[in-house]
Amino acid sequence: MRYHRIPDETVRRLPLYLRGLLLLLEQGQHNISSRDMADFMGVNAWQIRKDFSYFGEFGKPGVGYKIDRLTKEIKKILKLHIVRKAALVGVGNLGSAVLAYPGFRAYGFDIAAAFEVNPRKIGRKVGNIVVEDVSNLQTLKKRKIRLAIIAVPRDAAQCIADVLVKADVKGILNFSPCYIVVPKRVKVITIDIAIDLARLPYYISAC
Amino acid sequence: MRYHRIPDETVRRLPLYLRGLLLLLEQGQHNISSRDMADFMGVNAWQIRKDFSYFGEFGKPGVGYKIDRLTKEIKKILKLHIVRKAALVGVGNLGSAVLAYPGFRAYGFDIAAAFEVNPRKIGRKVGNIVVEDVSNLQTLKKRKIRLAIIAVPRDAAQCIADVLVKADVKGILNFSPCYIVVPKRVKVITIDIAIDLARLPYYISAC
DNA sequence: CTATGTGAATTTATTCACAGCA
DNA sequence: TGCTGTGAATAAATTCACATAG
Repeated sequence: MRYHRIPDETVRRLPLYLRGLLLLLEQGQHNISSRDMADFMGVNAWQIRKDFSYFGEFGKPGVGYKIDRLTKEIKKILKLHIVRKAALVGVGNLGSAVLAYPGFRAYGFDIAAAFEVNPRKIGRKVGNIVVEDVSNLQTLKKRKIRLAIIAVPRDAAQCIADVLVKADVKGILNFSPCYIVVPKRVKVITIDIAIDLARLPYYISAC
Repeated sequence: MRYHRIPDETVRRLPLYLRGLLLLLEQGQHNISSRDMADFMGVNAWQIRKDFSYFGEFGKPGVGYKIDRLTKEIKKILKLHIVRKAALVGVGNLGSAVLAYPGFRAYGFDIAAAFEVNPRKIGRKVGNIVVEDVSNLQTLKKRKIRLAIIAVPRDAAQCIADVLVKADVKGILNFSPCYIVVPKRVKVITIDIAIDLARLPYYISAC
């Protein structure tokens, strides 16, 4: 294996592989070939092998990959091998869905705090965390929470992002349907749950 | 303008442009240059111009783009110019968030039906629709609903997808965290609300 | 003089084809 | 023989640079 810059597209696919592998582990499987992974995850076999080739040699020719080994390697590459705390801002419909979603835990995230503006929601216990006032967001730095999930109405998103940046948050998962501006050192990933539906009609043959 | 195949990446960005333009309209703006769009939406100006160049000439040199004209054009390209019905399957946390989300309407979608397995939820009215039993999914064909949103637990997703395919659904927005297999004629877009958080730590500098 | 639209250059990503290992 | 790992070939997307239009 020689030096390689890792393509962004590869990084985008790694969590997908991880998700599939965790499911296979649950199902009691131990080994898998790139071909079978391909069928299971909807990615080409050669794409999978190429992606892995950027990091080292994980597989055995003639046999395939050991699922638990591969899982650990991918977690390490993605820096998911240690539990990371994350804060949720906005406990509305979408925010509540985030709190109830089992997936975050699977990738090593611990949603350790939740914030709201609505006074009627502040103080409520959701799962095992107590909803706090957004004015407490500044405490994130002290509490060493470096990741945040924004699930507030569109018009509040930029303002919340600004506060998060001040609180030294390094990464933001933004569910508000808008572009938010942050310093380059902060990484934002935006998910607009409606926007992907908007390209389905384009791909559907008979209008 | 000459013949061009439209890159998938361009199709992926079009809804993003549309979202921004709709927001600008709300704010009362009428004209915009590619440069200002770039700042507002987080995409390069030349990328925007290149993307539009695949479809025709929308702008005026020296002036920019008329926002309402551009909005209409993009809607037409994405086939969002007519209202499309969509069905929701699964009215749990995430499904409820989908029903409450204003974004779908903005892109011309009308979530016209919702389905559940849980008998306690069936018959309830959410907004202006009544939650139906999943066994009614077959009626989608008759009702001319061709798009569906899956928001059920992972282990039920493939099964629901199979039923949707039988009901002649053409496009599926899948919120379940798994790969689902459908015939080639059906387009699936999967959103796993946790999976994108999983690549944030990779991009964050100080571990 | 400003901002578009687009070929051409460059960069990035995918696919192929196969050497080599278990 | 079966499957990995990877250079080389191909394809796709981005970026540049500028002719051209208002």
